[in-house]
Amino acid sequence: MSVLTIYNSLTRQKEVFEPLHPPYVGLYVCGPTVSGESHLGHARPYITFDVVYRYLRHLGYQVRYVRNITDAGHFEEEGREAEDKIARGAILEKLEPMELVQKYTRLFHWGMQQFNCLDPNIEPTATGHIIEQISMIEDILAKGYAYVVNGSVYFDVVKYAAHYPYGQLSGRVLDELLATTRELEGQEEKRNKADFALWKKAPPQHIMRWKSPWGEGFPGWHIECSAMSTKYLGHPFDIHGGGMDLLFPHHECEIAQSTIAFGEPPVRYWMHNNMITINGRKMGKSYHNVIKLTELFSGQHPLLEQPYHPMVVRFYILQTHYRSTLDFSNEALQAAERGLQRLWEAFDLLQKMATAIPDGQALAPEEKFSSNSLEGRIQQLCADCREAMDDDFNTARVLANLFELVPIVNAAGHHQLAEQLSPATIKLLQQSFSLYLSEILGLQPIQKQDSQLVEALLELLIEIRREARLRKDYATSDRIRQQLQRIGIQLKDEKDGSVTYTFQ
RNA sequence: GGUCCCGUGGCCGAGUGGUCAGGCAGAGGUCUGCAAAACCUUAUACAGCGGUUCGAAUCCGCUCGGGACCUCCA
Repeated sequence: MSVLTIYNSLTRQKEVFEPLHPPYVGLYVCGPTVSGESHLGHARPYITFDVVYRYLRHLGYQVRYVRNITDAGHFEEEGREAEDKIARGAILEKLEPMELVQKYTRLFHWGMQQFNCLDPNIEPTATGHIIEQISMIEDILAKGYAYVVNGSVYFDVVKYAAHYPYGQLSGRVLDELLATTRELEGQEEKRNKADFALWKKAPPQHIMRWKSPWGEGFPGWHIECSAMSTKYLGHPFDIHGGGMDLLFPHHECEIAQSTIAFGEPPVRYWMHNNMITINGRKMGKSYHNVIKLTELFSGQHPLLEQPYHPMVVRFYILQTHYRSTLDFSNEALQAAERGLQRLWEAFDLLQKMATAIPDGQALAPEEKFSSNSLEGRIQQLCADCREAMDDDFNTARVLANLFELVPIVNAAGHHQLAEQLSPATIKLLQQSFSLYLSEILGLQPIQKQDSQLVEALLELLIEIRREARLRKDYATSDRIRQQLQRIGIQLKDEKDGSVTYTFQ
């Protein structure tokens, strides 16, 4: 039996995963900033960590999955900036911050549902935890690692670095950060460039503001995750995940402020997924290549040749290891679309084969086959799925294994296989597909809902066509098939004389 | 400029020092009234140059190319 190993960004190596308090596991993932519509880039971390969550649960852990919603900060609705400048009265038109946040939170949830991501157990909002953030800041101030300037509070990174290791996670060296020539706005209040804001004083026009011991303002960009993860998962907790772009400064800041506040580093395993790129470039506002989820699913984007089903995107993402960059292209997604269909059709077939097995036979004793026999190979491939998942969630290898099983399944199901598979092996195949494809990787069939009505109508057409074929009236039979093809239904004459269909 | 990562066949992508990745697209075949699907067979590969080794796509060095982070960012 293999054991789960996780690549820890902090130590830059794979480590055996041992939860602090088994069977409980605390999992915190940095959630989206809901100031705009969710995009393709959001798909990667949340699908990645959905699989992490699913797999940990499968291993028997009781996971508390916390994923925040960042709804504090300075928000403007996308595309409205220019408008705002023009009309003074636009303030009336402007969405209430809460309204904006709710709108995009709902859209985000919708997107996650499309991807079949399980809900986190707790989805805390930054605005809902102002008190926790303030008290954590007070704590850091009391310990002497932060200072107040002008109604804002900054974390003293230089002092921190003198007593604690700083920059370990992101490989940063403080002196180099301080030597950076880059000039940024709003830096003048800081004692040092590397310091970061825990609390910011709100300028008069700022619409999101809360009372604090330092005046009206809003929390800094890093404190929410520390305050909320600790509140719900304690300290330290097991796994903290997020995109690689959050390594610095976000997660580095989290480590520093939590270390001061709680006296120890906050997280035991740091996990970071790599970025999605488009034509080799990271997707980002500044590159003007952001594809929103609504655009992705509808195909309404200049870079898209067609709509892509959420499951195709999920599958495509899981076909790459989460720590590799994933380049986006129409060609690759179309290949994924076909591949997923092939995988799913084999799974369907397998379900039918498995239900055809009488109950008693399914419980046949475990047989050991030599590894060079067909059944032995099947056992090996199924077992390797477990190994692959244990090897830092190598979903790509799991899928490759399942693909290798597809021809075997198809051949057996279509009676094209010389030898018969034993009921136990068929059951093993069915269980493996169900477990990995559906339960752990969270994939769902892309086939459109075939309602009973559609099914009945199709049966009728198939019956008419069958009669036509018996009369050798191929004009009629081909016409039925071609017309159905045109509306997206593919008829297939199976070897045994039956007719099956798939939706495209 | 600093830090780090990557470079696998037409495209996408796993991977370990010595044996097949896999998918999509090709090619040939079987089956079929014809299709489709399925099955079988099959070409093309590890950026370049050195080094370590009995042996390297896999380890080391250099070169070239690409990317990420250093700023909100998934």
